Amino acid sequence: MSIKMAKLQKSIDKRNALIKATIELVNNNGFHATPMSKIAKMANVSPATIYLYFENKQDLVNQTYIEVKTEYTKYAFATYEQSMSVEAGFKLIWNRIADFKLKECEHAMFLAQCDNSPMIDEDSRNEGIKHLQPLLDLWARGKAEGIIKPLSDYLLYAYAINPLSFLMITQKRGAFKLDKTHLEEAYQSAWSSIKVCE
Amino acid sequence: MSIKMAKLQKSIDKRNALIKATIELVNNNGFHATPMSKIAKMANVSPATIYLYFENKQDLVNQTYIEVKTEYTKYAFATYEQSMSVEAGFKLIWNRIADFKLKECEHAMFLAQCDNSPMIDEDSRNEGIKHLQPLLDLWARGKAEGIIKPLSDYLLYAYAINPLSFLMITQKRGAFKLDKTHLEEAYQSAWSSIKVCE
DNA sequence: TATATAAAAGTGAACGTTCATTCTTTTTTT
DNA sequence: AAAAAAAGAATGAACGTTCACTTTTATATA
Repeated sequence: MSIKMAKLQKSIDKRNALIKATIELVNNNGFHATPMSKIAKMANVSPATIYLYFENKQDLVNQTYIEVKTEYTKYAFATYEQSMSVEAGFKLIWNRIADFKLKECEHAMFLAQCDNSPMIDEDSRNEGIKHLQPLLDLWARGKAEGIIKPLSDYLLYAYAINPLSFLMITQKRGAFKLDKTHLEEAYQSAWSSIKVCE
Repeated sequence: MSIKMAKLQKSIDKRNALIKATIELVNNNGFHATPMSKIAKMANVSPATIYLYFENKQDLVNQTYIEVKTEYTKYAFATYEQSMSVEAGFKLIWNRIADFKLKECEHAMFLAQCDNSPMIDEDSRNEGIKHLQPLLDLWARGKAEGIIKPLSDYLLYAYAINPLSFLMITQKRGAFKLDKTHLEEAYQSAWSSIKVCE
């Protein structure tokens, strides 16, 4: 048993190393400018070994996307509970997302690049969208309670969440620094744009 | 003279055809999955001819980016005048941008993909940013008049303009339809998030 | 427990293909 | 006729993937 565990552990390490290398290289060079040979080298593995874990290059990047997206949404909703008020829930989730995008910047950039290019299969993309359900449910509740504007989820997402991606990427390019004050301001803008005005 | 004009005209036509083909193919397949041979074929030109107009593939995509970005900002500011009030000016520019993103969807998608991947040289990216100056000036005026929140331009852009990219891409993927009502709502959200509350 | 055998994991080199770019030739323009 | 523009074929490099082989691990047998 413990022997089998050790063996399995080893394999997962290699898979993780491959996914990590994929994220880093795709971030810096883009999908098609990232050869399998480089991914293998960075993961300290033979190119052929990649094909023991993934069907092909497309499968590797699809799986990487879903893995990172899952990690992202898990983090976003980790401390959220349905018993919270709409405003408190939204503030919490928003801050967790902001937190993730700043702390796990590399992962967030990878997601952004995938979301804005034809790099990912549509199936994998749809798979990734599902994970946002708790936020959509929260918004539905907010609309029912008359706290959140009765807009389509796409509009709410565009104004409440997506701007964080832009800010994170812009900051990563060195244009400016996102500090605590900026984040508080950003949250106020986000909330202003989706809350019902009194 | 008229012959020379005709000749020059012909050349520009070829250049335009190449840029048009680049946009379409890169939109559908991504930069590195778009071979020069296909660009040539779509533009009805020999692969070798591309190199009469562009140094290499990178130069082709850089020039395409700058050309589209210029067209975009020209459209955005075409009817704007400095004599307008801040609110009227912003509303006008915002609507022109929305208009462009919906009407020239292919071009807007190309810009979005460039802006979110390492496909474009940093120099070309910076070149593209400059064109937004009139909007930044408007915001500066708005802040001075106490109409617009005293936020960094990056924050204002993230909440007022960037969401349109997300909406355009999402609509293009067929997730929903951006009609007049949606656009009016989107504008209200944009304005809510950057205006000073009374 | 020690050894033999089978299976699984891992590898480096090689293959066939594709690609950006260049070379040589042909066509068009002046 | 000279020069410029365009074409198509050619080239060398790079890539994703596969292949034949080795090493490691697990299982069975004695």
